[in-house]
Amino acid sequence: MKDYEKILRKANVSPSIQRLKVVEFLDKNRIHPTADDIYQALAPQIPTLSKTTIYNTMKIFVEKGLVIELVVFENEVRYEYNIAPHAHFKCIKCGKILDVETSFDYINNEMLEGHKILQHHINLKGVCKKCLGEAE
Amino acid sequence: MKDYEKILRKANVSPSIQRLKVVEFLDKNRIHPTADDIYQALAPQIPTLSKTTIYNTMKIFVEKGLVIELVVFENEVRYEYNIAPHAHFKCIKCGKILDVETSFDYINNEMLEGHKILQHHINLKGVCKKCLGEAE
DNA sequence: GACAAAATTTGTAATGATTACAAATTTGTA
DNA sequence: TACAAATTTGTAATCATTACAAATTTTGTC
Repeated sequence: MKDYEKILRKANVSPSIQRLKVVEFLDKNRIHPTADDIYQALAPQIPTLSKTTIYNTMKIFVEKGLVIELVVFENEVRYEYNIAPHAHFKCIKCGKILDVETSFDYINNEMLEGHKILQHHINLKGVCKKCLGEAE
Repeated sequence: MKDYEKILRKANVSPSIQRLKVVEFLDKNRIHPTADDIYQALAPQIPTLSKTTIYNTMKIFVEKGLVIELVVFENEVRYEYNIAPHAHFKCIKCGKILDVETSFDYINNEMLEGHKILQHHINLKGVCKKCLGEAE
């Protein structure tokens, strides 16, 4: 059995009961859960559990690099007129989203065999040329 | 000057004043706007404009293929324990998200030169093998 | 051009994820 | 044990989006 306390301590996260249960759940259930999924799963084990605790915990886990946030498709929708396939680069400084041409070679992947791909999105995040220049 | 009415009719969208203004705005302002951005931009020109109309309009535009929805990063957050870089495939039937190995060759792109990439996300959307089988 | 039916727009209220915040509890340590 | 700091909890607030019914506009027909 894994020592989740050691894992948390190594990541510089104090191991509360709630946090231990969350990291154990994440490790044993690779289901890309939402915060609510985690809450629903753990509430029976921790009767006093608050959903805010899940949000707090996940925020810390992300900060400490224990988990990464997944991008999903249905939210904070933006629109664009450009129909041609391309990737998007979002600058975390100025917030601008730049269009980027891409090759889509990655699609030839044996893990995708049998699945029917209707859409693909490539999202890059970082600091754009302009903001890098201004930061100096 | 472009004939936006013709563009809408060709897409099988009745050209109301609001829809004409929206498509013109999208064509002339390639800024990846949110619904609210569009609303804020057009409200001065159309004093009675309602935000619901923007949402209605964008829904139709997406359905008719005039625009595509952009994926952005900060919403409907999900978490996963797997830190290794990989793509995600979401099945629109069963809702499951599958991890997919990818090559990241697309990153070698001259348009990205000078930008600092901190994160990248690849999202595929479609129908998974299992759901394809059950649909038969 | 007038008119009725159909489509569209509007405004308000509801929903659902997430965050803010202050009070209560727990933990770490002297 | 005792106290300060960290964590958890619960409630209220926020924000994007949707639901829905009433008002308005558009369309097709005469």
